[in-house]
Amino acid sequence: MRKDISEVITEMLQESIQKAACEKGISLDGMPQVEIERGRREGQGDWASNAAMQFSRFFGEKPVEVARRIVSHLPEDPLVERVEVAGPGFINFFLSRSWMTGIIEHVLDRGDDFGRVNSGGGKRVQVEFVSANPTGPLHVGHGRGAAVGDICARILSFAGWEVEREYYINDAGLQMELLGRSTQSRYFEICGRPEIAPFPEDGYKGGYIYDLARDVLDKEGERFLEQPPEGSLPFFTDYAGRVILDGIKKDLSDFGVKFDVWFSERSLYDGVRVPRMLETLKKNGFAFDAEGATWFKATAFSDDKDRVLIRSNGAPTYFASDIAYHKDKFDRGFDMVIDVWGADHHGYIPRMKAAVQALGRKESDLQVLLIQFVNLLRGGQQVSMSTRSGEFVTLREVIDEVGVNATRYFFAMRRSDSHLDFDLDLAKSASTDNPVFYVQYAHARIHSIFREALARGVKVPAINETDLSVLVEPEETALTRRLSAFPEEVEKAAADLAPHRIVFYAYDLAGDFHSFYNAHRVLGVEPELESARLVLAEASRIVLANSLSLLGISAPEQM
RNA sequence: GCGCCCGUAGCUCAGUGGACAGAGCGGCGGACUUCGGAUCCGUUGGUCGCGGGUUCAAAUCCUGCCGGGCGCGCCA
Repeated sequence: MRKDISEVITEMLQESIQKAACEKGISLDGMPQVEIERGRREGQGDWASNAAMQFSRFFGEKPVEVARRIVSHLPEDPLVERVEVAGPGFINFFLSRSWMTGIIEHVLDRGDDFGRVNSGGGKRVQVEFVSANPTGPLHVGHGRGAAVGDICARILSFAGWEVEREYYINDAGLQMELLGRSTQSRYFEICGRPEIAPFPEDGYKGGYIYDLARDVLDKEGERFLEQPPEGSLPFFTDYAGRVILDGIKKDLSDFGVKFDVWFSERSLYDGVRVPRMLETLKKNGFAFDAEGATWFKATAFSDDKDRVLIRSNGAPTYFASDIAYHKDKFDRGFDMVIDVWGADHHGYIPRMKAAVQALGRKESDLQVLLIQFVNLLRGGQQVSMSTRSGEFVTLREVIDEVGVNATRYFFAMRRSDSHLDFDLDLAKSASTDNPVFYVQYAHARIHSIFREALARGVKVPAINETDLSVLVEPEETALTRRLSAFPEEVEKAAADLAPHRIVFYAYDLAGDFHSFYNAHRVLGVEPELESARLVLAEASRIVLANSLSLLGISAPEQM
């Protein structure tokens, strides 16, 4: 493949800066890296560099003068039409038409793979997300984590990482016992003997607990009435956990989210993993005994206090099992591990990062992505939710109401660390305001053009039979530029773990296409132009489809 | 009390070192009787919470306030 245009320009700049420095007898030691960015608006070129401003200090000249000096040393290049110095000293590069048309050829050539980059370099990354306790159905907050985690995984994969998705099942501990007791209590209640097992304080009050209890009664009859409740508790806990987890798996699968590994917390308490983890920490000098407990020396890193690993009663803390879990992740050979957490867990980050370092890994080998709360709106009013009372809107309800595509889009449309207003009415409306339809419509519209073309006996021509240089209108140029930016967007979205970037990109691309479509006709113009526009439409279709695919949203041929 | 996040147009939000701060919605005014008007075009609208500092350049970095959210357990 030919060299990327941004590299070409960067190298041109580096060389001419060197020559300019040489001319003035200046050493380039300690000078900043040359960087370029896209021109932000009309008249600022396709690419722009701020090098002259950065180097002005070293040259002892005003930025504008340095810019002129650098430009005077720039070599000619067929891809660059002209270079301008503008504003406070920007060097703006205007690319030639041959580059613009080259991009369209490139898109058609790579098809489904256009936008695929290799910033991951084949390294292995694990994305662990959702990981909700199997004590109740997934609610909308989990849904946002599911969408963001899944889309991140898709983006990373497209960016050259080898990705594995994992769900950590918190199936040990008090919460599960509470689930069992709640179900058991409802069972006895239905049997008319509530006094045998009173409903636990802080038990799970949702209606689904009654459903579980009724299922048990249907399948097992009243046989549990004859034994002490402590004896049947494991059955209830096990049964409820299993059924709920199956429901969670079904919800996620229907939401388009597939996991490679379902990792059970219980498997960590095999009598080996936690002690081994402690050994490692002690060997590295980060675990010590005090006050009858075993502690982790978190303050050796950036945490503000040391943390208990083994309580004075001998039981490991949740944190201890979590360290063992992360050790296990790294032992499995991942180069990077991403945890997707609810934003209310942010206080947990310093100790987990500390633990990762104590295990001998770099702090950056663990990335934590925080997901802020979702605020559901219906009729402009906030839908009130409370987990305690069991009144919460489930992911299933939202999917059923607004559909998978709109749900995914809305969950991913904001930075994940900012609060999200999810307008249910807007999400399901087939209206002009709904951004999901806006993007999908652009894709369907292109297919519609192709259908009409076929009816007229016209086909999308082969790229090598098409002269793309007839595409000179501003809307055509803007659209082509947008297409060319897709690989960079993928790279940035992967680097920042920022799905919303792809959402914005897809929306902007759809907008560029709609503008083009309204300003110019594709069919029925002179044959040469018609061919070129059909090719441009096909390139747009490909990139829209690739963007939507990263979001896990369908790209319909008609709506 | 300490720590983290947030504060950008009437509303919902992009933009985290660059050129006159952007988009959608809302408001106002328009669009080819041929490819899908679920579209497009124009216009309205901002002391980027406030004050200091660093820089050639600050919404962006540092610092002090103000306002909102969250977290500070031998819970999970």
